[in-house]
Amino acid sequence: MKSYHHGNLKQELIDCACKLCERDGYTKLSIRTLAKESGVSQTAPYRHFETKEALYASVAQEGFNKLSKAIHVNVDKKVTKKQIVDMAIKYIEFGLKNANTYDLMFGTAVGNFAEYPELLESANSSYENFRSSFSQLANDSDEVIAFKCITLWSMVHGLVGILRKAQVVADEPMVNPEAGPMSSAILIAGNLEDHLDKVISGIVEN
Amino acid sequence: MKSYHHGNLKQELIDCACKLCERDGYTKLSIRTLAKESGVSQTAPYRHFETKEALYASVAQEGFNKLSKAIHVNVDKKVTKKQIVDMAIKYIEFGLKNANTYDLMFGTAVGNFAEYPELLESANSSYENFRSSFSQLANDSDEVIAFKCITLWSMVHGLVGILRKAQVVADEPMVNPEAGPMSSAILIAGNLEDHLDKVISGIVEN
DNA sequence: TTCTAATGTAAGCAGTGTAAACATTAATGT
DNA sequence: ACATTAATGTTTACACTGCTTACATTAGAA
Repeated sequence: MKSYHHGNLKQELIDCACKLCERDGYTKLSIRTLAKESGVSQTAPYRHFETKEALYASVAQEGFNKLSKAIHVNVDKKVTKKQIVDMAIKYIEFGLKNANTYDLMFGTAVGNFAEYPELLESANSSYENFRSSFSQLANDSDEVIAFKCITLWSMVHGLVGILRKAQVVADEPMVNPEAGPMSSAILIAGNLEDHLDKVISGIVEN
Repeated sequence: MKSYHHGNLKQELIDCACKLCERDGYTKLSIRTLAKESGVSQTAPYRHFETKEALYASVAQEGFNKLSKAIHVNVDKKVTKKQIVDMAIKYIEFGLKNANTYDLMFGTAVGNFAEYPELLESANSSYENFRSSFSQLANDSDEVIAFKCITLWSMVHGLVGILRKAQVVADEPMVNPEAGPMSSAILIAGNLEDHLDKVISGIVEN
């Protein structure tokens, strides 16, 4: 005997949306199927999310929270370069393994984070983790750190995008680099650690 | 007196789609309005594009062609570092000014370029332009060049994404860097040339 | 000139986001 | 304890979408 009120609908919708978005891509998600999945009428979700974009914002927010966990490093002891390299690897792995969620976090499906304060908070918090860890590597001014930090972040963020495209472009991902010039990016995928070590060295000592 | 056959529908659809995609974002584009815009029945476009994705592919292809033109450098004389910096700036400007088209080119709206050979051709050609220009800067092996090239491309590609997010996150884009840590990216937007000069130096001399 | 393939139209299906009006129930103030 | 209100759910419906099927017109090859 189920009651008229669900009791925990909002969270269940978010959880379900996270799963479906990651599995099928966010464009495939419909509010109606989401409602059906939770055993609720097709307009019930609108009591918790004004628009579909607001739902996306919640999924994106979860994404940033997971990203923060994935790239977290212990900052009690002095941070080493290897730790930063690891962090970069973890970031890239997150972007590749959670590609559809990553789209929601960094794409245009959610237009303006400022309209979703909790999302903005989570996003900024992810970056702040990144920045504060990185800042312990070198004794630079805040401004120089911001510079280096954006450089590195841009690179790993860009790599996620390029690697994904390369994998899609190549007929035999990770196997046939002759599929086209674009897919030469996958060459470095096998040497990710070396690649990042070089690049990060270049950024830090500069 | 207009004839039953349009005569040049395919190209007109592409042109119109390019405009509308860039103006409103590709998600807002509907085949029906596109058809209406061209004064043709709502199913006519399906004679030229099997699916909406195929139409997106054509828009993306145009995007890559425009990108190639935007970042083109004269390779008759020896290529200088300044030219590569310029190229990077042009790339980033293209990504920021044609943000919606850029989404189509590097996002997931077109799933697999291999299904659209002309798009694949244009995309690879863009990258090949980039690579062959860059390769004239240093005397490296093909493999090292591929490495450096992907590094740089990842960075400019990543910067486009980060700068866009930063601008959206910040309340007063380009003015108020205190809007949140994430928006510190906009700090470098004003110093783009310096920034890129440093980074490219770091990549080339390594 | 005839035939065929290319290109257009009309009608309609199944699915979408979301608005409006109404139903049920949990929470609250007296 | 009870009445009222706010939160949360349902029903119905609108305007719109991508795309399919069946049919109409016409340009170009035989």
